[in-house]
Amino acid sequence: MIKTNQVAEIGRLLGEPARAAMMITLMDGQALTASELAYVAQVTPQTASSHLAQLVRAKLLAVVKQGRHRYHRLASPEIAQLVEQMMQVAGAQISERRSVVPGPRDEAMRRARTCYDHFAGRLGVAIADSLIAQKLIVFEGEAGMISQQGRGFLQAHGLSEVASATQATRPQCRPCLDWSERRPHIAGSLGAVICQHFLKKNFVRRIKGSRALEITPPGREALLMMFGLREV
Amino acid sequence: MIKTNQVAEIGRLLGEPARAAMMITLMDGQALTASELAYVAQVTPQTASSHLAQLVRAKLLAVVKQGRHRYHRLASPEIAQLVEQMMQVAGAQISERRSVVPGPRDEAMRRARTCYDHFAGRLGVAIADSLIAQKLIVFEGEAGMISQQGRGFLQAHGLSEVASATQATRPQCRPCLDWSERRPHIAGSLGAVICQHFLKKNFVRRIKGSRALEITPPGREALLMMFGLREV
DNA sequence: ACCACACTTCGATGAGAGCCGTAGTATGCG
DNA sequence: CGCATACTACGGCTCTCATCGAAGTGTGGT
Repeated sequence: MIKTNQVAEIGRLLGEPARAAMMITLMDGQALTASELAYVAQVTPQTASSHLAQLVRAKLLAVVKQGRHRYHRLASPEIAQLVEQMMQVAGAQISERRSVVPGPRDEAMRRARTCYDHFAGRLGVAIADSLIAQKLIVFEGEAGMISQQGRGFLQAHGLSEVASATQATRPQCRPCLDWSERRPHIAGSLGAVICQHFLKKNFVRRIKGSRALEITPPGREALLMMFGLREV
Repeated sequence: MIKTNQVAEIGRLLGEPARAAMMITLMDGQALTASELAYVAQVTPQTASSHLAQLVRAKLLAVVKQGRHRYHRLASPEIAQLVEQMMQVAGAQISERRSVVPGPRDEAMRRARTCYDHFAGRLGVAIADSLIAQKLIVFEGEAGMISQQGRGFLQAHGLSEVASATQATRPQCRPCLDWSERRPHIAGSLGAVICQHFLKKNFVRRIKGSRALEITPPGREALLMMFGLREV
């Protein structure tokens, strides 16, 4: 099987601290420039450029050129899921040798963060639970589908585009195991649309230099209205 | 975040062709000796020993000593899922540059194989579909549960142990995206029990030197009886 | 007791790759 | 046009790590 070498190549690319740092930083779904990624990886721009070239060549990253900037982002949700899975495994290893003491920054991450293009943390899990409890989505085993009531709900909140737009290309929702909560939350096109909507409406705000999210006062109200969530 | 280095370490371990070959070989859930793994990785026993020590130290592999043999197996379903995800991504990369021409051996793999401790390939997907169509399992979003009818079904086929045994430790069934079919099949304790049962009853047989499975004549009958499957 | 086998440890070697300094290309700005 | 910025290309340095031979440990068989 030729597969072996391909797998090893993926592993090799993710097996370098600088590259791993870049990939993890990009897990929030944003596109960053080479300089920014050099900074987070703590290497010079030259070194970063070399790493990024490798990651792009292997199609782990996609790049768009804009003027004199080159914005890099994860190439696909599958890549994000792979990195998430690695964090999952890596987390399991360390939690065994020392009990985790979550700092204040970790606390923000645990409460709410982005996972590529959707919500994760307690926020993501709570929204997923609510969607299921309200029977707005139903799982037919392979992948979740939006129910009849779900369509009405989305339309009522100005999110109707999800029902038609990306229907064919991606499962509308798919469970994505949460790194901190160890429970699935909702990814797929539905998760992406909810996330985009909340960011656009300023219901949540990115915390600078982190994947963590801050929930704004209007955001709290929206969460209560839409999903009946009082505390996250 | 300390996570970065942990992730890179996992990547580094999987980023070596010999180690990747070992991990992929162990994806069928079997436990193999150091010599056997040295053979599949095409390295000397000394080199294999070094690799295996690293994988065990990182808890990617578990080892049991039996006489003068040391049997190695994947340490957890999470590890298997990680490797599966890597194969998924690796497969996507190659299928873009050249259209895959499945050989006869690949065909057997696509039809039926083990994925750690459960079935994958068309067989795995078909069983999953049948379980859902018969409403023997229901997804409550986070993880699948065996329904009332499901319990009856399992008991009728001498598989009652799953209902009680591993209930707490693992989700009873969880969707596991199939590498060849690109559709979820059923993992979790339910998937494991079905797989064990079919192997024990000789409904399926391992094809030597491969993860692929051969379905025996009594196996075909059982598939028809239990899941209404004529063709796989 | 002896030998065969499975596996590990140690040490030396060599290839590969990360790293950065220097230099070069492309874009934007005044 | 000149200058600053963002990024890339090249070359050499360094260091990690995979590899295997030789030797050692533990187990099983005769």
